Amino acid sequence: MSKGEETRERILDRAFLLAGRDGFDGLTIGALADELKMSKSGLFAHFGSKEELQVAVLDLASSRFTERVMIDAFKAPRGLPRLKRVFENWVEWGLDARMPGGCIFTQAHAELDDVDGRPREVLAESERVFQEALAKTVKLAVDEGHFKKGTDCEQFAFELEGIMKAMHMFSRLLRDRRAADRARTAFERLVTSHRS
Amino acid sequence: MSKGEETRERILDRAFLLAGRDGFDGLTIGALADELKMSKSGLFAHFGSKEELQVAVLDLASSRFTERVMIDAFKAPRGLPRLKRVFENWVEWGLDARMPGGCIFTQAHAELDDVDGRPREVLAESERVFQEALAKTVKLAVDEGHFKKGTDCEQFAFELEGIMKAMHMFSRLLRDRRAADRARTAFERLVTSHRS
DNA sequence: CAAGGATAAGAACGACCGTTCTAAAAAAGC
DNA sequence: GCTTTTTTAGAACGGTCGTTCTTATCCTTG
Repeated sequence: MSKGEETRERILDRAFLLAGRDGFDGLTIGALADELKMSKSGLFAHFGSKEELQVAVLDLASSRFTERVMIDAFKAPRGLPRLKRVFENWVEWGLDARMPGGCIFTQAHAELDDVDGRPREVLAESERVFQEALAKTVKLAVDEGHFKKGTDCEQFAFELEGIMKAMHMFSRLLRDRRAADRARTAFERLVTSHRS
Repeated sequence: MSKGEETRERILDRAFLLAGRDGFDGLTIGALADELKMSKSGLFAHFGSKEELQVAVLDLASSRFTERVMIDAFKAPRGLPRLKRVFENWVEWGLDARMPGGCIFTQAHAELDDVDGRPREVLAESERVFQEALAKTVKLAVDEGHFKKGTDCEQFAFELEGIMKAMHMFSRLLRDRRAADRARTAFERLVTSHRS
């Protein structure tokens, strides 16, 4: 790995944290450069524009999320066990103390949903892919006979998304430590009502 | 109403829209003044600080939400009918085309949850009050015999919050027109699973 | 209608924004 | 080890930010 790529990764690693806490607009080149003890222009040269930096952070976030939540869940047998694993990984991701702003996607969703441009497109696409993967995971649970036939898998994924968003709000805004338990309870109810 | 109060309301009315679309940080005094054809300083004088302006917008948002979603629902008989009315009002609020950024609270929740200060406190407090009101509405449905005894009303409110947040994301980020139906389906399932 | 207070405008402030340009330093390839 | 390319720094740009201060205008009240 060249020196440039190495630096770029170091920048993105920090940018990932800053964006989660301060938002993608609040993520400023100057502040980021200060934290990394670099010059603004030196840092800037790695991306060419702020929008490019935002996209790079989104890509990093996607790959980390996919790795830690989805890929890991493939270790569990398909069907309900894998779905449960996805859910638990997701909860862990959302509460991960190493991410000072909580789930970076929750931040991004609210911030970028009205702003046309590449960051919005990239985010929306990754969310679509994720929703499909979620629905497919549910579908496997149907195929394995864990869930009722006729289960609306996309609807299931929609509701999962809601549970996580609620958890995030309770945990971050209200600082309610029962947030994770609430999420688990909701998940259990969701699973139970689709069991065959 | 004095001239000053009148102007203040005109400012807040516009600020409410801008904050929902561009965020509470993206809501800038200059842009707001331009839209209203006022000078920055003239507008600024009404609030004294940007933080104060943000708080005023949050207060306005709370009172509008309370009026349109909660107060209106009191026209329906207590119990399940009222809960349904709350839900439908909430959906309508979340999709209201007059608010160009969608639900202003969804924006605020993500943006302010990590920023210490009065806006955060005001927002969190109003959210707590709202959650209590929601839980109480559910409680009445239990008392009326519509829901099972032992229903966890706060848990119910938590899940409602999640449904709305998911709807917001599907509607705004993914531009999925089935978002409202997905939310209604989720609500029906939630209601059904607690029916006595 | 006049006086006095409320309301608005205008110019200026230091700070920071993203971005550009030029040069120096560091790394890579031969 | 020298040359070429990649990587970084530094200064400067026009622009916008929230905020302050002074001045003018409008509204209200007597």
